[in-house]
Amino acid sequence: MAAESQRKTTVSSTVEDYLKVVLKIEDMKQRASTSRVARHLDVADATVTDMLRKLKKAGLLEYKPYYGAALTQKGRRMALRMLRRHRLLELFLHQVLGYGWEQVHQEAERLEHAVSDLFISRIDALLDYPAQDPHGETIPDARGFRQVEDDRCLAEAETGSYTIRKVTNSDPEFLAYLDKVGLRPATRFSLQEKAPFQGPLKLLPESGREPVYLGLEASRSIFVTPLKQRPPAPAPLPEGPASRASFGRAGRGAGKEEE
Amino acid sequence: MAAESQRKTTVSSTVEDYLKVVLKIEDMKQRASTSRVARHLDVADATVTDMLRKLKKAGLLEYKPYYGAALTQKGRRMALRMLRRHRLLELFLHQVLGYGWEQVHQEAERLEHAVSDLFISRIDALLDYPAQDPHGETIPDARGFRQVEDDRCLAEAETGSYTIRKVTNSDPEFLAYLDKVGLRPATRFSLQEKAPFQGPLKLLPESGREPVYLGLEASRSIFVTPLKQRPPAPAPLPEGPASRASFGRAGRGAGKEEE
DNA sequence: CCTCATTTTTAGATCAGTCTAATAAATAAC
DNA sequence: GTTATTTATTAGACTGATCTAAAAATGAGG
Repeated sequence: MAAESQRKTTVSSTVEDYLKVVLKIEDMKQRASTSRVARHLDVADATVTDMLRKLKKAGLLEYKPYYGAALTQKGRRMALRMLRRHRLLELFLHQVLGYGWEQVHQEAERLEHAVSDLFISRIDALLDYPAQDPHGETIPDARGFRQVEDDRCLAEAETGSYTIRKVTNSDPEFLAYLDKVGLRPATRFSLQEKAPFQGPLKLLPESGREPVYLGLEASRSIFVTPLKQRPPAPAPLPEGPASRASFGRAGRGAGKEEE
Repeated sequence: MAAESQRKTTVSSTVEDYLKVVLKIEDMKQRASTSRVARHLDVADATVTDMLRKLKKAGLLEYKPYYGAALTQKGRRMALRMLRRHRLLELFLHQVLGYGWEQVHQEAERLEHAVSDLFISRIDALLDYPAQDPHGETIPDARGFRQVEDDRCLAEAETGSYTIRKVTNSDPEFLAYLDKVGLRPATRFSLQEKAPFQGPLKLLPESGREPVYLGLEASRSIFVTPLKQRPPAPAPLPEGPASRASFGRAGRGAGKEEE
């Protein structure tokens, strides 16, 4: 009876936020240095130093002074749990309460610390065990597993046809803008030009309207999948950015899993 | 332009809890003494003394040392806002997420501090502007008004026929028991006997089953409306304790309002 | 391998909310 | 109307999360 492996440590919502940030930084293949964590959380470096030592003592991460932190299994499990909660809540707010995709992040940020596991499992069922949140981000499953994606960010893509897979930017202004010009997860578009020297990208959303010009920096938060040939127009989603479906939890096919 | 009257002070969730408790005590026509507040919040008396002085300074309540506290207009407004949030959330959890009525209180207790006004207004609309929560308690409207009820608690009722209006007890065990024996808001029953000397009450729920014996203490948290004559059996609610309906927000008839 | 800029840590303080123990006020008992 | 009991308040301390300013380690350039 592997009892020790799952002692349910309860942590403050502050700690939950630190863990989330370290996970996020690790996901970006960066070193979770004191200052980087501090920037993400908008606190002073000294505060982070203290906290990292505390989290190390709690066995949630490894911490080497003057170097940085890395999640332990236990810390990673907790961070993924928060990620799951956050994303399920975002989708719930969007689908059930009609929030715009630019509104969901802020609310989920508070709710993720407050709701019970029961709440989470109820909305999971209500949403029919969804795999993506309104930004196209993968929702880790209840065990903390998640699909590993090999998406390319728009900044590094060649001209051609793509589908938007996810948008990793929670700035409401930016998201509202994308929404307005018709760029959301599952939208198809063609990348027509990339101006040199950090110049803007020229995109044409499939919905045929005006071309959209996007700064290079902005294009780093948009992840795309190349369209193989001309796809046989598979019924453009009726409405709403959420893009449910594609595959349910059970019986998914390919794709590696992590954690 | 009455600008000053609605400066939006933001308070901690701790302060919100203190205000709620003072309102609750005042609603029970009791004096909000230091120790009474402390008991409700399960903190030390000294803690309450400090906090009451602080809340007085913030203009949220009046406080007379060695006597107690009383909400100001501003404090009352905030307390009623929390009451509304709490009760709307309870109903939402029950109706939308399928929580049992004994489960809703605890979750709402956390959520009420975390959700935004947008969230509240969305669930209000989703639930079609309900007037009662799953325990039969009145939900204050968005302006902080609430119906004043003249209900009688079962402990003080004579034998006869009644409808349960509300149950003012959040102990999950107790609520689960009531549910099991078929006693919920809108249930009709007859009070058959009251044993003397603090003895139990004998009730017969309309659903015809076994008689239920209830301690005097328990009967203090059940509020009832006497049935006038034999009502023409108005279709016993299909299921669920929530008892929506009866009247919507608009076009209600009698009933005094408060605050 | 020394020096300087950058990053990180240490030291010391603050704030909100809480506690316990000791004192003081109010109230009830005689 | 004293005294005893109950109820409140003051005093002093702690915890978690944060800050600023000063000191120390790291690493890049010469």
